Amino acid sequence: MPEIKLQHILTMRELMLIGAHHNFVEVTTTNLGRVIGRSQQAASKHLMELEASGYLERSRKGQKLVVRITDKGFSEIQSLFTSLKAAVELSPVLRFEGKVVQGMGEGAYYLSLEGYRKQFKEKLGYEPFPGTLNIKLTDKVFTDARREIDKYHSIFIHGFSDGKRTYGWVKCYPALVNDGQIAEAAVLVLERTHYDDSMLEVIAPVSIKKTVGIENGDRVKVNVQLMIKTD
Amino acid sequence: MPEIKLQHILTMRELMLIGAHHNFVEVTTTNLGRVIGRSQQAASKHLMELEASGYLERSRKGQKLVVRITDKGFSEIQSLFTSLKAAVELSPVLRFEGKVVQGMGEGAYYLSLEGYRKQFKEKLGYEPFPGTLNIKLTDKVFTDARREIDKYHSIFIHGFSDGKRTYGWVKCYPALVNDGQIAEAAVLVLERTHYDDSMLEVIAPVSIKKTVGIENGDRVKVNVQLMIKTD
DNA sequence: ATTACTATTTCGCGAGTAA
DNA sequence: TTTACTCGCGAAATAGTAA
Repeated sequence: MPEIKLQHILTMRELMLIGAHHNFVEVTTTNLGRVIGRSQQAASKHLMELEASGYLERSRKGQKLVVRITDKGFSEIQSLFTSLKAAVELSPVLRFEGKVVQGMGEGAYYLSLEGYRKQFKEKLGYEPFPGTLNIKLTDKVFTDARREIDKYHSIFIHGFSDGKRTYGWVKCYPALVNDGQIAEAAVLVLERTHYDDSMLEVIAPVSIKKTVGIENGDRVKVNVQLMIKTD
Repeated sequence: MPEIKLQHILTMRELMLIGAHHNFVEVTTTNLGRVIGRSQQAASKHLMELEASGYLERSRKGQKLVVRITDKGFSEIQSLFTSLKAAVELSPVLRFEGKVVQGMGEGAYYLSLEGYRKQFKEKLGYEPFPGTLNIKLTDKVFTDARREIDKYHSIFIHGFSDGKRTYGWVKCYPALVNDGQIAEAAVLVLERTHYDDSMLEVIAPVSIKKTVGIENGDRVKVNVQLMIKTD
């Protein structure tokens, strides 16, 4: 979530477009105001506020100003950009709704194996909380959707062997829990699953039950972000 | 420039993440308020305002709401996304400043040739206004930068022959004029140029002189958006 | 010309609450 | 439970202007 104030986005964008990230550039508040569609005074205030937040450096050069965007400021814009990217590129979505049920404890065991952990960290960007959320799908429309999921692109976790036995592959589908309460989660499809099409297994970097505040028996929503083929 | 109000972009983002672009989805304003970090009332107002602007469709389903983002709404977010993409990905920038001078009228003639026009339309996304802006670079720092431009990636317009004679290639470098006053322009580098390193030739879909309000002799700024190699 | 102060207005948000 | 109204506060914008 961006900490940057929304009204500063256009200002930051224009500054970046004229190269203010890597160098100091000369600006006038009158011109900046015009390109962001605000007054000269608003542009002036934006620059002062952005400086106060540590998003840019600003100093006088004669009567004009020179400014440079800091790395902190740049990464704010970048993170907003990334989240919009997800919104425009990761639709459509498969929607599920069901009841939280007790898992068999197997999920936690598997996820803790180094052979999986390393790949999760590398491919999902986080290490899953040890423990999966098991959801019993309650409605036909959801179990139907559950059978669709295989058709779409997934993040593939390879199986491996520890010498004694082999462990199957895992497909991960990035998902949201309860419309954004947890924005970084994944539905898992296991090669060797003990579950049926009415079950959904979900991981996240945090404990989903604690974060969302749910118990076994409660209803929960999961939106799977189906990835569009990138050409 | 997005017409959408900045305070609505988080709302639109969350709706898109739960699949509201292609389907109607059920939302409650309480939950939406939580995920956008605002109150239930604010979420409710956002949805009403977005509907009034034609960015989403909204109707009651019992006590709850179902909403769907319109194509108009989607393209608003997409265009904001695109402009941020330019800001985060197209840096660094080469900056020029110089004096508008009278061209020889050759530019307009060349650009009007079908062999060029078709390619401009296809590769730049617009047909150039018939007439180039010629800028005399005044400072050593700018003529030095002018010699750098060849090193960077450009949009390449192929030369062609009309049977009587051949016409050389043209390299286009997307640029801004006067810090965003014209956001869609391009610096041209011609295979057979009559100009030297102190000259810059710029095109845009509109008349630059009229749009910016400048005459021969006035000073003008051009920011060339150097494209980073995409891997 | 410029920035940025003060005053004023407009706008967005949350609280309280009706339906 | 829900949505969405009114009201009041504070944030953010513009206008006017000093320096």
